[in-house]
Amino acid sequence: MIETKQKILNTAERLFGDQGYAATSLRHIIAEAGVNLAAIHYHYGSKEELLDEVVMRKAGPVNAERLALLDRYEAEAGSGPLAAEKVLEAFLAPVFSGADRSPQFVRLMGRMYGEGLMTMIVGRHFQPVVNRFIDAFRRALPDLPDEELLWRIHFMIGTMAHALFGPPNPRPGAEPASLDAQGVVQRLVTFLGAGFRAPVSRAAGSEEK
Amino acid sequence: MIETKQKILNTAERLFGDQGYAATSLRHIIAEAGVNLAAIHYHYGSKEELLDEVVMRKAGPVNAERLALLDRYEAEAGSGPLAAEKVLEAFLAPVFSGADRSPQFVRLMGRMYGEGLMTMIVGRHFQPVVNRFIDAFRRALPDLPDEELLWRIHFMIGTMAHALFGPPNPRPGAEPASLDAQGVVQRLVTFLGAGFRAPVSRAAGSEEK
DNA sequence: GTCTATACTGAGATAGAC
DNA sequence: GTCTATCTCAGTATAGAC
Repeated sequence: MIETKQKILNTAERLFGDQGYAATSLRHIIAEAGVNLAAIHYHYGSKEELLDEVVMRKAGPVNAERLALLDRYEAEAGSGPLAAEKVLEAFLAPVFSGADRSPQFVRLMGRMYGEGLMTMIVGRHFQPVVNRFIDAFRRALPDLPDEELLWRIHFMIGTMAHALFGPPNPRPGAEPASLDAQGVVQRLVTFLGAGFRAPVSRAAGSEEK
Repeated sequence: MIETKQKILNTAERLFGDQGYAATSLRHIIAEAGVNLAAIHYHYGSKEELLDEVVMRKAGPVNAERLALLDRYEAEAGSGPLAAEKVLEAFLAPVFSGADRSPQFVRLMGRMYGEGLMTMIVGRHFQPVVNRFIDAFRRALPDLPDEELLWRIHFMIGTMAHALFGPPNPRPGAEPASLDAQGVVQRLVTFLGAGFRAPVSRAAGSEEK
């Protein structure tokens, strides 16, 4: 069938989100999808490339909404400066609550981050968007040295990724789901906004800058 | 030999730090250590328990120094309140620069976090220390609601863990090493200190956009 | 108590027939 | 395009030699 490729993708998305990437074997996917093992390699090449497709299909709308929000906020600000908090909100809100308001994306991203696949995913699917936001932060915080700005964006991504994991102090084995998206984004924007606005401390490194 | 157990541990520590946990097969370890495959399971039970031992040996001194620093800062503060930045410093500095000033620990932790093993490791080896620091933060920020405090500690751990990865914007494939420990800790304390001190935003939980 | 040799199960990947 | 069969490598388990 022609839909073999789609059935694989849909089943993989569900199982990756439910059980994680490593815990989901290709043999499990083909059993649920009712296709042959070799079909995965024929259509996608490898397990990792299959994950790539799953992520891309979900990340596309999220990144589109991020850029749309950023454009909207910049338009609303007119010629004036855009608050760092608005840049943060444009970056964070679509991840937690945006796009098709699907908690599956949060679950999947949380899983991927928990399995150490986030670096790969960010590099492949999010880097252009991140670069666009680096510019926005630069304009929002013109007094911040560029090296410090990049570090703080680095910190922000770590915070966001960890927040995808779930609420604080979940008992081991708890499900990393059921986040109150609005509340988390609000907390993140407040916390990170203050961090971004913090004055640079003296002697933040022995190397020249 | 009697040192079989130690040779396994030392070799595992080196290879886990160099290549990561998943990428290091037990057969690779035994080849370099010059021991038999079954010796690992005899002495350690499983690959995961071997990792546990490796982490414990490294984490012990770090956690001890964290608590010692916290005690020292609290003693220096006398009866007065301890600044949140000092609590942060006691928590962060030993991870990046402390203990035996070994960059191997940073590398190993960065690797473990990158592979999604940090949750397990934190739960097993760091939870008591984290609980002690929760109390310290509570005293440093008595006006912060407890739920918000726990979220912010959650954020902090995510930021720290991500910072273990390395500097911002490393090209894919770059080594997550060679951090300027002092500079990173300084940047983290400044950034996170401001975040912890941020006033709680109203309606952090029920609004709709 | 320690260690070795070997076998077992399940994983991802691949070649080639249809 | 699809499927069967097979390959390599992983972690694990066990029987038995010192």
